[in-house]
Amino acid sequence: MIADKDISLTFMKGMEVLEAFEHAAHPLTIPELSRVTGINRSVTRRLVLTLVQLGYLLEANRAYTPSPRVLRLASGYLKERQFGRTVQPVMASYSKRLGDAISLAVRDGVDAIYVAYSPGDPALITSGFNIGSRLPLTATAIGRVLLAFEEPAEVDRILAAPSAVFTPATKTDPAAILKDLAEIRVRGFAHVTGEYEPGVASIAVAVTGANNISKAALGIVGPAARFEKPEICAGKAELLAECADTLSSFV
Amino acid sequence: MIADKDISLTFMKGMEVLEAFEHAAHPLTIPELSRVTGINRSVTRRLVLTLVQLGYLLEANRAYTPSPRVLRLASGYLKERQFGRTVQPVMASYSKRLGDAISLAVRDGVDAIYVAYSPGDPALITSGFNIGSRLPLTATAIGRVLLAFEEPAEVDRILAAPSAVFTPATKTDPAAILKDLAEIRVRGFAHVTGEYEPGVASIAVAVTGANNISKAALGIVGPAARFEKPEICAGKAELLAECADTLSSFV
DNA sequence: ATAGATTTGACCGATTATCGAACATTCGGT
DNA sequence: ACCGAATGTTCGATAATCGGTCAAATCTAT
Repeated sequence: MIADKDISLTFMKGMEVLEAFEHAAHPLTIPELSRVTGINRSVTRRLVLTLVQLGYLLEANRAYTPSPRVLRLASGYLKERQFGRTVQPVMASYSKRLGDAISLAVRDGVDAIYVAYSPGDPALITSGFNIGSRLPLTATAIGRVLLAFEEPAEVDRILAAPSAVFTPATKTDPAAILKDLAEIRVRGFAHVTGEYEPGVASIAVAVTGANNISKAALGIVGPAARFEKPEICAGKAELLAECADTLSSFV
Repeated sequence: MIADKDISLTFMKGMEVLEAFEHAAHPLTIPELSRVTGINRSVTRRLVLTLVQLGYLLEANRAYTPSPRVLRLASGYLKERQFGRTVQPVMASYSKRLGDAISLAVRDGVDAIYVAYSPGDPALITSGFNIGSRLPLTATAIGRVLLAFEEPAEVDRILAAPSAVFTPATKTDPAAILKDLAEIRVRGFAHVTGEYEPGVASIAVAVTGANNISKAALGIVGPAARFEKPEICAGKAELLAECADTLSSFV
């Protein structure tokens, strides 16, 4: 654990302000930010003006929006792992073969977070998620795969927290989820239907490292009807697994 | 201008530390970060530990790497503009028709910064850039389009700064670049060959707003040989322009 | 259109978190 | 095993931050 003495409070508050824009669907004013973050209005103002000065926020009519500069911060992560050069081409190749858009996600706390995306057939409707989007670990195929190959102690800790309910189909009983995770380990892929959005199904496989801990997960999403036949699912899962295998040396 | 009084120095330094990872190709230690940023070692340590505590950095063997959490910061920008739902599908459709990977970039200071990417034919080699990657405005087609439809005063300011040289073909004379920008405005697209990487050519068009100021640029990159014939370039530019037109209502 | 109420912006002295020099520890080479 | 260099940690002086308070702007109701 890191000692309180070694934490910069001002910096922490500043990051809280910047984080507040993650879920904002419209420009935020200083008072709004102050309310959302719980930080004193004057302090929020200082931090917001600092972000404007640094170029991370743009001001328009007393409201603030993130500028494209925030993407720079993401590029450090993406560049170090050479996503552009190594991961994207592999995903593009398999998304073409599958016809479905493929997403790559890793675990970030109690969420799955999208780190790469490769569109499939343009005619199909797309999920609307982008890089950095977060999904609940428990109610999606991609999240459940990440859990299935996570350390058991960590899984217990995550399942101990009350999980959110998104649809009538959402599984919340830890025992039921653990059973599903065991099945996923045996079968090699996860198939979740309508637990996050009604009528939407997803299939996902793990991108495992040397130690059998999943480093990432690879998944496809679509209308439940597309993934009804078991042989279709198995076929897609097989291709995904092949893709995951190729990626395992990079991610 | 924002008064010095309204800037939080600690927060600014913290962001400097986080930014330092943008160009890092490997995990950085605290002393390294201190040297790169010019911030006192003890202070750097506090800021780094704060970032670890917040989950933005991961520690391994006294060196620090960005965690996927940094992508959250990017998602605020991408989500507000509905990239996942609106921009990606359009780009995917046109990248399929073109066969080339399409990149969408906006201006961020003196750089063009990638905000979206849609892979083309998987058989072709890919550029290796990802979301958040930066390119010089002057030496690439996508950058020059952004300049061509930028306010003249702003262009002069940007060209006044000495521009970097990347290859023997890199144009540096402001007058020559201004002439090229005028041509781009007439022709409707930019075509730059080998000024950033030898043997690599790029074609780009503007995604313009109501006021004829370019909000973004759309471009394709490939081996110079692919874009030699003028009729090929014109054809690709025409499709790109159609794509840009569709995007103009979103971006 | 006006007045009152409410929200938002800005200032500035007290307080406290921050800074960085100095000290402790670890690492790497011989 | 020793020494020198590089890195990690501590702690009091100091300067930056905090947030209460006041001013300005905006909104609402009559």
